[in-house]
Amino acid sequence: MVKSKIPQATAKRLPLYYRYLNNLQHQEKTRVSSKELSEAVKVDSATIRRDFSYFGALGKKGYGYNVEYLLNFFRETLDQDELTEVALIGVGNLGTAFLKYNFLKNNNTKIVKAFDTAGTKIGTEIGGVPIFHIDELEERLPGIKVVILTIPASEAEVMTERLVKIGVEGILNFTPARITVPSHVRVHHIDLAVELQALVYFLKHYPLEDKKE
Amino acid sequence: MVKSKIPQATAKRLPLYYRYLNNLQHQEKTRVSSKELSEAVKVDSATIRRDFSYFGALGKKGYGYNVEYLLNFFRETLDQDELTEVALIGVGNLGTAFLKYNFLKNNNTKIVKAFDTAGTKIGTEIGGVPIFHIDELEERLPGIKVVILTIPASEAEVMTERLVKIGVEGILNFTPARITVPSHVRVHHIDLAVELQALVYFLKHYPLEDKKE
DNA sequence: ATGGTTTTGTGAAAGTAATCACGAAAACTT
DNA sequence: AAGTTTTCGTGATTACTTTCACAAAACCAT
Ligand SMILES: NC(=O)c1ccc[n+]([C@@H]2O[C@H](COP(=O)([O-])OP(=O)(O)OC[C@H]3O[C@@H](n4cnc5c(N)ncnc54)[C@H](O)[C@@H]3O)[C@@H](O)[C@H]2O)c1
Ligand SMILES: NC(=O)c1ccc[n+]([C@@H]2O[C@H](COP(=O)([O-])OP(=O)(O)OC[C@H]3O[C@@H](n4cnc5c(N)ncnc54)[C@H](O)[C@@H]3O)[C@@H](O)[C@H]2O)c1
Repeated sequence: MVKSKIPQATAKRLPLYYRYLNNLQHQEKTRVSSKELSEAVKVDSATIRRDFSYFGALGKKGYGYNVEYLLNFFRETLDQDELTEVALIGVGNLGTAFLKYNFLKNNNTKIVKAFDTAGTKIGTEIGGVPIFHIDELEERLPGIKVVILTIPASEAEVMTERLVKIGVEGILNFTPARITVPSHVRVHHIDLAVELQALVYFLKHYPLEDKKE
Repeated sequence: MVKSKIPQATAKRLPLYYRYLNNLQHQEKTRVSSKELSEAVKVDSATIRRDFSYFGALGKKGYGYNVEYLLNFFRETLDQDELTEVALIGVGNLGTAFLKYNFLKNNNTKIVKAFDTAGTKIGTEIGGVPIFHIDELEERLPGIKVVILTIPASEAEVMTERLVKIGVEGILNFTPARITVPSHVRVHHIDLAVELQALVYFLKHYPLEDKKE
C-alpha cells in the first residue's frame, strides 16, 4: 500500500483519472499522453504527470502512458476490486435519487442498505436496496463503515453520534449541518446550497478573466 | 464592490458563514466570537478572522463580532437580496430532488424553470417550477445566467455548447463529463461518484490520524 | 479607575498545490 | 542510422492557503 505521501489534492483526482482511463479502454485506445488526458479531465498536464509520479514512473518518454497498464495499476491502488458497502440514511428527495442511481458505474462502491423513519417506505426497496426502519440501525449497520447522510439537518448531530457509536468511519454528509466527530472518523461535506451560492458569488464578483486555453 | 482580492478559498466559505450567522440571529444572539463560529462551522478560528479581515475590521477586540452588523454586511457583500434565477436542465432522479428542495432556505437563488426531453414531464410542475421541453430552450432561457445540469453525461457536451450560445455564464455540472467552455463561462463540477470514491480512498489509505480537537 | 481577561487583526512562518521549463529517453521519419 | 519530434519525470519556482503567535484594543469585574 502506497503510504500517505500522496497529497490530498492528488488523491481526489485519482477517481477522475480512473474513470476516464476506463472510457479509453472501452474505446480500445492503447495509449494516452498527459496532454490528451489533460484536455479530457480539465487538469493541467504537468499536474497529471506530477500526480502519476507519486506512484513511480508509469509512463514512457515520447510515448505516453499505456492505458491498460495504467488502468491495472490504478485498479489495485484504488482498490477498485474490493467492493465497499455503503449505507444510506434518509430516503427523501436526495436519498431516493442516490438509491436509484446507486453509483452503478463504479464497481467499487455500492449502497446495500437504507434507513428511514417514514412508515410508508419501510420494507420496500428502491433500486434494489432494502429500506429498514431507523430503529434497526444498531442491529443492521455493523460491518458497514461508510454512510451517506441525507436526513434533515436538525437530525444530523444526533444521528452522527449514533453512527460513530456503531463504528462508522466515513460519512458523506449532504446536510448543511457541520457535524462533530471524533478524530478517527472522516467526514466529507457536500453542501449543495453553498456550492450554488459560491458559483453565483464568483460570477458576480470575479471578472470573467481570460483564462488560458 | 470588493474587488477580486478575496482568495477563492475564502469566497467558498462565505455562504457557510452567512447561513450560520442567520441561525444565530434567529436564536436572538447578538454577539459571536471567531472561536464559537469556528466550532460551529468547523473552520479554524484564525482562518475565520483572516477571511473576515479581507473585508476590513468587522469585529471588536475583546468582544467578537456583532451578529446583526456582520449579517447586514455580508447580506450586501454576497448580494443576498438580489435573487438570482436559475434554470435546471434534466428532470431525472437528481433534478427532481433539486426541484422539490429548490434551495428554499437560500433567499438569493431560485430555480424558476426546468427543461427535459421526456414527454410525460413536459407541462407539469415540480415544487412550483414549470417543466418545458428542451426544444424551447432558446426561446425561454434568455435572461437566465446560471444553470444546473443534471442530464446524462453523454448529452453534456452538446448541451453545454447550446447553453453557452444562449449566453449562460455559470454552470453547476452534476454530470461526470468534464465539459469544455470558453473562458468567460464558469463551471463548477460536483462529481458525486468521485466524492464517494475519494472518501473511500482516504479511509483506506490515510491513517486515522489524531487530528487536533 | 485599575487590572485581569478576552478576542481581534495581522505579520511571519509553515504547509500545500500548481506550474514552468528542460534534460533525457523513446518514438517516429526519412 | 541519423535527425527530428514527442513526451515523460522532476527540480525549481511561484502561487495559494492555513496556522501560529502576539501586540493592541476593548471588555468586564471590582
Ligand atoms: N434535496 C436537495 O436538493 C437538497 C439540496 C441541498 C441540501 N439538501 C440537504 O439534504 C438533506 C436531505 O434533503 P431532502 O431534500 O432529501 O430531504 P427530505 O425531507 O426529502 O428527506 C429526508 C428524509 O430523511 C428521513 N428522516 C428524517 N429523520 C430521520 C431519522 N432520524 N433517521 C432516518 N431518517 C430520517 C425522512 O423521513 C425523509 O425521508 C437535508 O439535510 C437537506 O438540507 C438537500
Ligand atoms: N442520481 C444520482 O445519484 C447521481 C449521482 C452521481 C452522478 N449523477 C449524474 O447526474 C446526472 C443525472 O443523473 P440522474 O440520476 O438524475 O439521471 P436520470 O436519467 O434520472 O435523469 C436524466 C434526465 O435528463 C433528461 N434528459 C436527457 N437528455 C436530455 C436533453 N438533451 N435535454 C434535456 N433533458 C434531457 C432525461 O429525460 C432525464 O429526465 C447524470 O449525468 C448522472 O451521471 C447522478
